[in-house]
Amino acid sequence: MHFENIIKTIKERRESLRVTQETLADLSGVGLRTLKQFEAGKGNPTLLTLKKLGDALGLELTLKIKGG
Amino acid sequence: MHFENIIKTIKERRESLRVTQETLADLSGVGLRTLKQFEAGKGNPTLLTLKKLGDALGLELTLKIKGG
DNA sequence: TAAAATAGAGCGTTAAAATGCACTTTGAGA
DNA sequence: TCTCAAAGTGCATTTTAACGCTCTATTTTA
Repeated sequence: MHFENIIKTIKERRESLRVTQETLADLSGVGLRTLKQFEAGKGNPTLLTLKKLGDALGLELTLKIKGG
Repeated sequence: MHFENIIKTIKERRESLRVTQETLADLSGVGLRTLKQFEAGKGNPTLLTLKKLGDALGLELTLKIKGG
């Protein structure tokens, strides 16, 4: 769906922390099915879902001027 | 819903470009209703919606390690 | 301050996100 | 190669995002 970079960041961060999808699902409060789908590149998560995952992984979502 | 910063960035960027919600809706392909709700702090947009708005406004969404 | 433009809200519909459960596939190690 | 853990998929349900239309509220400007 064109979120390759974001998906990649989440997945790589999770793996570098040696956390399974199941554990991350528990920690973040996101359903396991939802996380699986997301990492598999399916679907279009909501901002809330992304935020929950980011919070659990110590990642922050920012929006800034391109190039700036 | 806790996305204050993101909402604020979108809204301020739109205003600094002197673009109305209606114009941004047209340019981005996001429905006017959806944009209005989002800027009003209601709801929980999908990543795709956020990406469309960001693209139209020259903003990029990034996810990175907190503090890093 | 009256008119016009812009922003926000209510209501209803459609499409899809989020979820659980059960099953299959894949990968790493004994 | 067998086993077990982790990842990925199918199916069904519930919730809700996205949306248009209409109306109201607010802001801007002539």
